[in-house]
Amino acid sequence: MSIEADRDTERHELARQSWQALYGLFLNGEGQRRFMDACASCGLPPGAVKALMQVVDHGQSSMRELADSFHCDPSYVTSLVDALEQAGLVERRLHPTDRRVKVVAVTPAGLEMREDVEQRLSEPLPSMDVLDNDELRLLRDLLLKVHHASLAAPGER
Amino acid sequence: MSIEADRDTERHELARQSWQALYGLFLNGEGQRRFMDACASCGLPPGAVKALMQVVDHGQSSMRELADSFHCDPSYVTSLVDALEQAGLVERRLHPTDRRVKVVAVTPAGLEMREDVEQRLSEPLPSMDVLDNDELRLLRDLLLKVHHASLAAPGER
DNA sequence: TATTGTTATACTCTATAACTATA
DNA sequence: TATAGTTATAGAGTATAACAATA
Repeated sequence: MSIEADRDTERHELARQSWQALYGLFLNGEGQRRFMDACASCGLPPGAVKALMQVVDHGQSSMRELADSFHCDPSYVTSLVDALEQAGLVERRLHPTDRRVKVVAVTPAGLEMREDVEQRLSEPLPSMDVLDNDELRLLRDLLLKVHHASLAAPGER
Repeated sequence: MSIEADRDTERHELARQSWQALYGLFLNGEGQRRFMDACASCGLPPGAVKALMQVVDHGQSSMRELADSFHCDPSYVTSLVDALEQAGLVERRLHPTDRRVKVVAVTPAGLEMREDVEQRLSEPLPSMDVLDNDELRLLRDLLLKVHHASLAAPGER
């Protein structure tokens, strides 16, 4: 019983330290800056870029679905989609059965822009040079495993 | 020569995929939400919380040092430190030799608050349950290695 | 009556410009 | 003259409230 409790404590401590190292790389760090730079070079506000990524990666969505996914107010989604539509990156279409709903769909230009953002974001952090190829492979596989689990978990995104 | 180029390509691709999995967990994800929640429960704006963390973790700093570290305008630092000082979490002190400079030092209450934030932030992502203890240890060590390298690198923070 | 989306409005966060004090 | 910090102000980003259209 005590051994089991110790094992739980150790496990939790390991998970905590891992998570700590993970967000330490992002909070106030290169990740944020990278994302902001990508937005600036698109000429789009960060929210709009996230919305574009959402629409491309999860397929066309209604305004409400976007608001729910972002945990934000619908009126804010209006302004984001306005910006994207004005830039020709998405279109508002009619929902086939419910005429209250507007469906946000990506355009070819939007797809291209999303690719462009991905290119910028995925350029690796220079500090990753301290890892050799085997370590990188290991890190990638571990993170992907967590990432996939987090995509599957409801509410965690 | 071709083999070397291939190795470089592979390496870069690995680094890219790793970085991608890393920021995928943060961008628009649990990390952001977690941080915002922590700020809300402190009753402080996000910028102020980051400033508090900086002052605690890097020792007392001048206003200018904070502005440089955040890549932001000094006037914004004024408002952040105002908020922290009003909450009794930091103090503005006189610089011993240069009377233009104000040194921002954490108070006992500030130290406690920073601990509190750390507790909330470091609570692991539930999806990390998909990893066993050995995998967690591996992940932690790899991320810490990168993290330390990134702290040492100038300009990367 | 409840829900989707928009408009009008206000509040928070962050930057720019002008200023004071010190070096 | 140049630098540290503040104030006043303006601009993004985001939310709240009231509203129109559809279900």
